[in-house]
Amino acid sequence: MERRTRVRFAPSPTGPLHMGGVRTALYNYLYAKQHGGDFIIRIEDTDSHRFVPGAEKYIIEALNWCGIIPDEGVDADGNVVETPSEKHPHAPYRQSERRSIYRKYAEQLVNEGWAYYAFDSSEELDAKRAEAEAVGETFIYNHRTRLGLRNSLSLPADEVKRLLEETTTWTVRFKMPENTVVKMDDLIRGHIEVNSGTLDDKVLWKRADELPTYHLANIVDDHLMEISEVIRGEEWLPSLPLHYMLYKAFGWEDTMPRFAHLSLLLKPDGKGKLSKRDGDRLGFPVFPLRWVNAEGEVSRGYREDGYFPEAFVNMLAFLGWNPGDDRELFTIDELVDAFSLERVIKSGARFNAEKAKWYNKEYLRMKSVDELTDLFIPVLEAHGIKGFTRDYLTKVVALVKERASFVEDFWTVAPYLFISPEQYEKFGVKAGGPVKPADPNRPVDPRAKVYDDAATAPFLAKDVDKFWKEENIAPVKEVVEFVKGYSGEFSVESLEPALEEFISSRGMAMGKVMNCLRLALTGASSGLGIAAIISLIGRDEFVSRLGFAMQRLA
RNA sequence: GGUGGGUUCGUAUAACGGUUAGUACUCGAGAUUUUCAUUCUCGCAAUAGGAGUUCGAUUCUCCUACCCACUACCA
Repeated sequence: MERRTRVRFAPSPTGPLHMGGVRTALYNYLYAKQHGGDFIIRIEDTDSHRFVPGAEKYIIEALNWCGIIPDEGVDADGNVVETPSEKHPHAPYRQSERRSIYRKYAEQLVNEGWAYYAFDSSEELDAKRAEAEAVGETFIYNHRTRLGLRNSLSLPADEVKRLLEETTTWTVRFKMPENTVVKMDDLIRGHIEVNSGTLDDKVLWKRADELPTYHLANIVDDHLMEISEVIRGEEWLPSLPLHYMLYKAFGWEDTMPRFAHLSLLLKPDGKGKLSKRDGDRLGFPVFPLRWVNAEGEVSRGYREDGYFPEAFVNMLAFLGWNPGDDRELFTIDELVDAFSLERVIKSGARFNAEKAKWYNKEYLRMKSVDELTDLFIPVLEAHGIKGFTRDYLTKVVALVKERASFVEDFWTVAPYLFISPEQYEKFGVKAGGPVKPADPNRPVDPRAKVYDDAATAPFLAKDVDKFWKEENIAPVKEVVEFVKGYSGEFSVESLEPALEEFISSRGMAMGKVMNCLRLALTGASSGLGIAAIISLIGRDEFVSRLGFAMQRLA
């Protein structure tokens, strides 16, 4: 009898969700959807000390942005469900709200001899660890040491009874067997065996805050929520024997979920796993969304950096998985069909920012000019540009689309389609004596923003001298007159051949004239085709810019 | 230190035990273009090391090295 596929993503709200966490959630989601099952979100907030306000909301918003929508655990408004209903039968989905259910399971284990009460204080245990460390050893709370510690195994029954009643700092610990070979199977890593003798007696429940630790809460909830597969990070592999033992202790072996442990995301360079610091150091986000911590420290996000969620998800899916052929572009729905745990890579995947950028470029190219125009408008407004018609913006987008990886690039690539170049001298005009100051009476495109401060002007010409040469000025003037009097349509199709014909018929050098013209027109030494620029900015602006350039650069 | 996991070009990865070890990103060269970008073509570049099993090993086994995780009343 096949049981229904039910998987969960169980984050701890201790901060923003790392992109590795998003990948874990994604693989869970893909697996669930492929098997026609349920994807559940459960909040594991059993550590009250590490709780970070806003983290839970961030996690859900991030997954939502990625298109990873839970079936259960979070409602349509993005709130973690607190009361059971037909759609959310296992509510609440926040472990802090489930605290009342765990104690009896912990006590069941004690009663059946699988666990015991421990009365050692944190200070006592810290002292033990320090003591052991001093002689080059590691203190482990296990079969070797537990009889020498203060617990219900070592203390007389009446003393145990007294401590249980009179103190509130005791815990329940799992009594890890001294010598049992735990045989485990991992969907990605295959068969693994560990001897329980090397493991320690993990705390399962804490009297102090009446909350379980991860291990107990996790096993109990996975059981109660009828989880069929547990897909989680590699950092949990060492706890798998404990979890197997717990299922055995509870007598839930027949419904125990199958496990799959995902490898970690590694730094692009150097050693170790990907951390927030790497992003800061190497200049890329490690979080899906921007995050500002309590100290006001900002971490950038893929969303705010201009990545499309489809690109981010596609890139993430391929960090540790591939379909087995050469295809690399998959929508999330296509991933659902193609995904398989069998093809998940065992080794850690090094994150590559260049590839992430490439993915975004590919997705940008797949989008329609219309859609991109919608996205471009707020970007332009952020740069103080408005008042252009949609028709104009659409033409710009169509023209610069091939040169962009991000919507932001539409602006960066050709700001001169929206503003007039002003400050050539900033870029090293030396020849021809002192540069004349800007003409305050110069007519400018009323739609355009004028940059008075050269430092903020977005033009980047580096080779002004190279193109703006005496011998090129005269031909340029001729071209200006030609355009002034051009009677054909102001379109690339019409202007381009006309310009070419005019220039070659006069025996001028195409390259020299065009580059010189571009400099005057855009303030930049490279960029879009001249005919395209003229057709967009129009005759008046063209004439105005050339006149200004002649005055400033002559 | 202990336990577990891992190791193919710089990166992500492909390869029933049999291939000139493939693909993508990056990088380099050339072509195209009025410049830049795009596009196209070509190129650089890898099985960690050592044993063993086998006619034959990237693939299976063992050893070594290196990397990672865990070793909390954190998840």
